[in-house]
Amino acid sequence: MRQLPFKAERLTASFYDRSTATVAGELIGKALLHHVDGCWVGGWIVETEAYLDTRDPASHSARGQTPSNAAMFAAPGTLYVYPIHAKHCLNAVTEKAGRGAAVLIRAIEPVWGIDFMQLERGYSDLRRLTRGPAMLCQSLKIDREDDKRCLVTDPSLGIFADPNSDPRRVLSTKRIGISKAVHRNLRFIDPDSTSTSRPLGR
DNA sequence: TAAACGATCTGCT
DNA sequence: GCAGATCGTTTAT
Repeated sequence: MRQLPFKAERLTASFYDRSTATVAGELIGKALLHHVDGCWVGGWIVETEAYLDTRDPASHSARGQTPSNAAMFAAPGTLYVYPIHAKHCLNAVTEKAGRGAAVLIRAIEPVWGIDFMQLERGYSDLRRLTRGPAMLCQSLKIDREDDKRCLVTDPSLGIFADPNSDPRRVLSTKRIGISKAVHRNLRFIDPDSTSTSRPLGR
């Protein structure tokens, strides 16, 4: 384990092995960190979405396991990175292996390695770094090569809790950008953050 | 092998 | 705020 930028406790497999909506809500305020090119890059998670098992029509697992979504069916705490619209989005697998459930991380507040993110993204404006799932992936330099990495044991990648940080408010809204099962409130945001992709959804 | 479809982003207005 | 770009994956011929 590399030296972290602050005193932190890594989330363990038992954190991810719970109801996906619960995990999605509790990920708000946790730190997503990736060690690249000799430094930690990441920030506080402020927006997530729950994608449930194969019965959730909006989930990539809805049509069963395929070569490209296999990571979704792996152990809880596995990283699932999928390509979309010529970009990438990242998820943390939840529940028991084989369920096909995961939490999409949609936005973080950029905190560590901001200059690295600015280089990767080609923008200096903090608001254009991590305010959306594909932007966030590019800032953290995570792509399809990182699919199936383990957030629980990988020394260079993980999600961490800061025991000294103040708890955040969490609001749930409808999920964004999907056409099926749109009515369900499975998107979770920190309403006090300015780094969410769309403050109140829609 | 062709065609359609996204859990999106950017640039321009 | 909106139209257009973009490309891997899936589904249909």
